[in-house]
Amino acid sequence: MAIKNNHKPAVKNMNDVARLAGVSNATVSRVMADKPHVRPEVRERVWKAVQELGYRPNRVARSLRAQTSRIIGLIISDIQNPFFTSVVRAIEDVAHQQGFSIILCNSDEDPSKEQLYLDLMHDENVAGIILCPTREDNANLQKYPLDSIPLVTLDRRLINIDTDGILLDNIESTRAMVKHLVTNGYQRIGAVIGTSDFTTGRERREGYVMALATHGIPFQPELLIQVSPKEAEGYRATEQLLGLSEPPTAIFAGNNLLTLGALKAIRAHHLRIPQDVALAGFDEMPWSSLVEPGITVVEQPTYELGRTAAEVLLRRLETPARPTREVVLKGKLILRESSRSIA
Amino acid sequence: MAIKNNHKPAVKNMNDVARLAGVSNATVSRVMADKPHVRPEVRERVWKAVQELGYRPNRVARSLRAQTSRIIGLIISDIQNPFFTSVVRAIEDVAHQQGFSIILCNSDEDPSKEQLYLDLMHDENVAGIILCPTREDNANLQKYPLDSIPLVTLDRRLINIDTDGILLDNIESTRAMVKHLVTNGYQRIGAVIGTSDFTTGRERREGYVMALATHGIPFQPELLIQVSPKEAEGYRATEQLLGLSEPPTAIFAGNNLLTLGALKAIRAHHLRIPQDVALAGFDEMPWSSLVEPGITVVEQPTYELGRTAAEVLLRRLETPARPTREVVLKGKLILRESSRSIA
DNA sequence: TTGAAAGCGCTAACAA
DNA sequence: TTGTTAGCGCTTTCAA
Repeated sequence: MAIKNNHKPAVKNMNDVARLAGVSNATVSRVMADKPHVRPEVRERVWKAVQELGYRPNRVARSLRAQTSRIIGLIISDIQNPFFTSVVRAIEDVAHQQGFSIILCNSDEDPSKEQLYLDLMHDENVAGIILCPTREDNANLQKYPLDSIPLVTLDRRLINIDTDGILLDNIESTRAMVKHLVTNGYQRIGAVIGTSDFTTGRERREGYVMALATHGIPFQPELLIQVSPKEAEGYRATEQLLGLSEPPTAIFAGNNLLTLGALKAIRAHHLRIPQDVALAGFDEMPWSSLVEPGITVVEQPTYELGRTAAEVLLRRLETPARPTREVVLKGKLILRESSRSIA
Repeated sequence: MAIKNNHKPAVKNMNDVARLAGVSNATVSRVMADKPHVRPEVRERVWKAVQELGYRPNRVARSLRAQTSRIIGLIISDIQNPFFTSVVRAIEDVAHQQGFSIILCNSDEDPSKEQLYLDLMHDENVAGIILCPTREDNANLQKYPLDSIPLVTLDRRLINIDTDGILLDNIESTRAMVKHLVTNGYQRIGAVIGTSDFTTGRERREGYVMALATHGIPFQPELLIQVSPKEAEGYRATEQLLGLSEPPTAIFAGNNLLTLGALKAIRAHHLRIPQDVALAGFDEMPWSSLVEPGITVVEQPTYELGRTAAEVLLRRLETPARPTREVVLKGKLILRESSRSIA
């Protein structure tokens, strides 16, 4: 059953409130913004009028006048990647708590799409931006003076620009994971990692290389494959490793999609984990513990990453002049059957 | 190395363009909006000025003046639920293509949060709203005349309000799944389904009951448990089913989280799937095919659902008067080992 | 303590 | 075909 209402919706504005309260709109504005210099009794009269009319300030008008909104722009690679899912959730939670909303954009790792979205953020007058950059060296960003729109980077670093950033301790996490594999008796360790275009890929590579060095294992170039962080690429790269004349006895996969691809490739080759080849991945996923055997992973504190990004951004909005800072969060090893010792 | 820029950012406005092109701002507006009544040569002059200054229209001013924006409000239960993840992605894709952006909100199934977000949408002057309602009978929505903000519901229906809606064919999908179980020799079929407060729960219940009737299997109240659609509840309900003096030989779980809970509960009881108890779930998940045995599920066309919702909304924005309509998409059975015949 | 009025950047009605 | 101008609803300066 339809409810139709063809009257113009009686949305009230500040003048309506002013009229009802018998004051000027300036006074209403002062009251709503909780500014001083209003007699308590007038203040009360205004609030009563607000209640009575069900007045809600128009955020668009406010934004036009104030040259800033209560909207945070969020540009990530892809909301379908579970890594971002809880990052986004965290950001929305924190933002909402402070009266901010988020505009969500998927860049798909495409710099031109990122560019478009950055322009959009500018056009929409957002209060700030949380960005997972497609490139470290981002010319797009030079266009906008940072003083006009605060920016916080997430997961990846940006060079040549001084911004707040939230990162995972990729080097240390990867080192710890590789060390774990070595400790469990694996010496010939393959790695499928994202390309070095990104902070994450480069750092995880670095962690891998450092760990080998620490344990006196010579670095073998054919055991390290860097690809675009997608499932299909992880699959392909793993096949390549398994096809080596002397294949690795363990494989480290550098993100959730790569881990999934690696798992599928190993299964397709009917190899047993960890007897034929051990597997260690990045990112805890719902399925990490469900598959047989359970997969050992570096768990990223995804919710924390998002929460921190939002908090840092909001703090900057309060205090624009504070020094920028980089927050580095620690990953956590979750050890499961896929990497157990078979000695 | 920091780049500092303390000059006021030289953001250009329409007057700057007008001045440079030697016309009035009205003409600039006409050109930008691609309106008629501008001499081609003037049009070109204006575009050149726009290019030269790098002018970008201010969306906030436009929104204030036009009383509508290019923003779509999206209110879902929780972006962390994989069901919504691809729904949201689809909506953003379609919206972006048409020059719209999305504001993302998580209601957490909480009507008061939903209410807050609806108010926000109103305050932000959104062009339209895509909503997965927390309640069928939604008093919140009566507040806003639908003529002012077009609304499209997703996944769940809204009663007493005549809106566009995108739904899955829950009854038919569930019927087909239960029929499949019966065909494979299962007679004592338990069901863990969402509560009947939601369209989805009620319809899936209905499909379950109808399927039993069709096959002449008497309905046993103790075999049907309706709970809040969360993993923990799915776990609990499954335990309850398994603890019956005469437990079911197959279990149907009515959404992705319930399926996950059911799987974990069955495993915790060290029962074999499908020999001890078969399992059929709802929603295709990354892990459905990875676990052993693979889980039979009803796959929802989640991306399609989102895409359709966005398309229907955008079409309504173009043609506000068009009759409302309900689009019902079909689910698809994906048959795996978890429900194979053990006869 | 309060109000009048300017103006954020844009669109559109009306005038020329 | 083009320009002038009045707002959209709000904040804020300045004056009273």
